[in-house]
Amino acid sequence: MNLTKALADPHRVRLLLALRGRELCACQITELFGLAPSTMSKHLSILYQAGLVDSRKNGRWVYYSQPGKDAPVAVRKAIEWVGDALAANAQVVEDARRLKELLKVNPSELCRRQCQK
Amino acid sequence: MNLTKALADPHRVRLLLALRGRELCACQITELFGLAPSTMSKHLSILYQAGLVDSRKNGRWVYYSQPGKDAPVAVRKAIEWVGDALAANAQVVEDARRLKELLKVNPSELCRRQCQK
DNA sequence: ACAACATTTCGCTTGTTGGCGAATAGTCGT
DNA sequence: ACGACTATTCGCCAACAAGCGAAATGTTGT
Repeated sequence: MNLTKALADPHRVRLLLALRGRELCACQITELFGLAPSTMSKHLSILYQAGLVDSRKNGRWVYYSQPGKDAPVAVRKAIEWVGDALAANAQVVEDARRLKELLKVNPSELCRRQCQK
Repeated sequence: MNLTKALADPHRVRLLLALRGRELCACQITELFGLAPSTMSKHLSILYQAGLVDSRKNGRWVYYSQPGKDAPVAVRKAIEWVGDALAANAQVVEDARRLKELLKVNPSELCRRQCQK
C-alpha cells in the first residue's frame, strides 16, 4: 500500500500532474513548488520507490517523468486516476501556469537561484 | 485532495475493500480490524467526509457502504482503482476471510466483546 | 423517566511525516 | 587533479495523524 501513501502528500500529487506530457529536471521541479532541494528530493524518492515516476540521469541532471507502458497496472491506473480527478483542481491549474513560465528559463538559472538562498 | 489523504491509511483502504458488495455495521468494522471503537469511528468519519463511504442509520446501529451511483466520478474511480490494485493483496484477502467468519456472528455479540475490554 | 446500549466526540500520548540546512556523492569543464 | 555545480543523504525540529480511554450523544426497551 505504499502506492496510496505516496499519493498522500499534495506536493507529490501535484508533481504527478505536472509531469503529464513532459519530463522535468529536478531543479525545475524544486523551483515549481518553492521547496528546498533536499525536501523535493525526498518526495521524488518516495514517488520513485512507489514506481510512480521514472528517472533518467544525464550528466549532473536528473530528469523525472511518468513511468512507461511497462509499469504495473496499478501504477498506471493510479496516475490515470489522479489525472482525471484533479485536472480541474485550482492548485493544479495554477501549477500548470507557473510551469509554462518556468520552461522558458534555462534550468541552470534555476539552480543558481536555489543556491542563493 | 482530501481524497488522496483519506486513502493514505491502510485501515481505511482495507475497509473500502471490505465494503465491496455489502454494507457493514460500525461494530462489525471495528471487530474486523481489532481497533478501539473510537479509533475506527474517526477513520469512518474521514472516509465519509471524503465521500468514499455512505452511512445509513438504523436505530443505534450505523451501517456503512460504498457510495451510490450518484457519487462524484473521482470518488467512483478511486474506489474502482483500489479495488483493482489491491484485490490480490495478502492483507485484503485475509480480511475477506475473517469477515466471512464475522458475518456469521450476531452483531450485538460483537459490541459486547468490545465493551469487555 | 431510566437503564442499557451503539456510536461519536474529546483530550491526551506516541509515532510518523514534511520541512530545512549542512554535509556528502557524483559529474563536468578546465 | 581540481573547482564548480546538481542532486541526494543525514540529522534535526515542528506539525500532523493514529491510537486509546473517558465522557458525551443519541436510541431503544422497560
